[in-house]
Amino acid sequence: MSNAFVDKIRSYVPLQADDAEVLEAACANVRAIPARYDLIREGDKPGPVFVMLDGWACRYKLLPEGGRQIVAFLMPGDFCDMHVAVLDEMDHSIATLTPARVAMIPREEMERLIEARPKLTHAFWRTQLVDESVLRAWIVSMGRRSAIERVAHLMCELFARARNIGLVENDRCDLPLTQIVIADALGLTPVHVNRVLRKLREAGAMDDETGKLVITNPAQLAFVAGFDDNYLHRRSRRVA
Amino acid sequence: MSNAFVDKIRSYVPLQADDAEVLEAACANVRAIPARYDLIREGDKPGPVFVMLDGWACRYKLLPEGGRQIVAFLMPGDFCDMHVAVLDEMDHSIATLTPARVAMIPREEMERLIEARPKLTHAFWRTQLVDESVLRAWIVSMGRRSAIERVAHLMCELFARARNIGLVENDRCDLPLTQIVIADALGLTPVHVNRVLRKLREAGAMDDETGKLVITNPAQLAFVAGFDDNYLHRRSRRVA
DNA sequence: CGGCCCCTTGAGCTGGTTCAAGAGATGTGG
DNA sequence: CCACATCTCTTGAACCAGCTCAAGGGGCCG
Repeated sequence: MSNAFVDKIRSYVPLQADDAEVLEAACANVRAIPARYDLIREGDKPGPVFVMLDGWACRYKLLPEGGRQIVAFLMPGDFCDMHVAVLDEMDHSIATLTPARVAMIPREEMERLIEARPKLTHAFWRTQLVDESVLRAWIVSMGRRSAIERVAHLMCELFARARNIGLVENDRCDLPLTQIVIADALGLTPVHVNRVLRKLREAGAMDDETGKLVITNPAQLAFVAGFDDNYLHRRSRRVA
Repeated sequence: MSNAFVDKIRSYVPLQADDAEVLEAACANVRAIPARYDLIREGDKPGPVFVMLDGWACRYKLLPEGGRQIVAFLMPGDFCDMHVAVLDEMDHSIATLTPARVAMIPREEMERLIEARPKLTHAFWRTQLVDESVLRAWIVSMGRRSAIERVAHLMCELFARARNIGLVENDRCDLPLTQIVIADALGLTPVHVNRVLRKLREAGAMDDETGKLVITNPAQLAFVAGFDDNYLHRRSRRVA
């Protein structure tokens, strides 16, 4: 069975066989996690590093008044928390959105990898920088785009990322997101997300089966969103 | 003369004398830059790495329709663009807000540092992670906070960061920001920023001399914003 | 001195929110 | 296997935070 994490790292930096093996070995300890389960909570101290192997999750912060702001979506291959390995404590929480398989890499092993494998370290750093780039793009969306543009832009981002990891077939992509989750990610109300999605559905860009969203026309979404994928930094992607 | 960058790195990781010297030496090439000058533009290919030694700058992105979204403020000690050293091209631009002194570290020298000085690399990585943390906090602001809370929260962040680098005296802090810059950072209009600042002024939290903003009551700002500084990760800060 | 920013304030408008209510789904326990 | 609770989706109607448009004033620089 292929390892989404190893595949992702490999797409960032060409790996020698032994690097790949070491990385694979580090992912030996896999846990199955149910949906809507907190992997880490804000304030937690360093523990093992988590890596998504399967399923979706999100980073989020809770506000004192009870609101939730999602600040990132995690897909197979994504790191959960280099942060906590390097910083003092988590400044946000991470929860699964779907049932998930998560590799738990002991902190010491991660440190050993970083110490001994400069190629890997470099790749980790790059993933970090790309994550940061995505955060900047979110800020642009929230600051300067209308609700429909924001939704469309998020869909474009998720579509592009899903495609990179082989989750797109025939230009169609299923997203395991509720309207509430989208609202929490974009700073909108669920009610308004509902109205916006209706528009996108009427425009033929998306479809909507129970429990999941389906992107049916990514080109049109990109048009609505004014989407430019340069920030995902996939141009120099290794081709197999 | 002290070097803001070395001081910052030192506050993240205790440096041996030789690490500090090497870092200092890397900053030998300093350029004076006028205000409102683009240090790097979106799409630029890797060049030297810039470090702010003095003055303020901001990262920003332009939208097709002409709008601008500022996605970060840079103060003395901050890296400008590890990004471009590690990724393929810049996904945003950086411009000075004030006249600035900027150290230009040749890319090869930076790579040598990273190669040869694990302590420094670790510190660089940490600064990266803190930057990311700040981006997440911005997303929370833009998604879930009212205009006045957003302004107050930004002021709190800048105040805390300014204090960390010794720019605060008597609980007062000058910020070289126009209302237009604040609007571009928070996704508001300049008109509305003006009204919000009036409120904060009337509440005694800020003052407002021509050409600069002055924070006069950080505690009250923190109260308005619901500010919690944990995301700046300064708890474990080295003392002296 | 003239031009260009930036700041300020007013008045009306609107995109998105809030509140409310109902209809499917899904899950759960008896 | 049904009854009930819970959650998400949907739609309508009223409201409001922040926007747009407009106009005037002050400081700085060439």
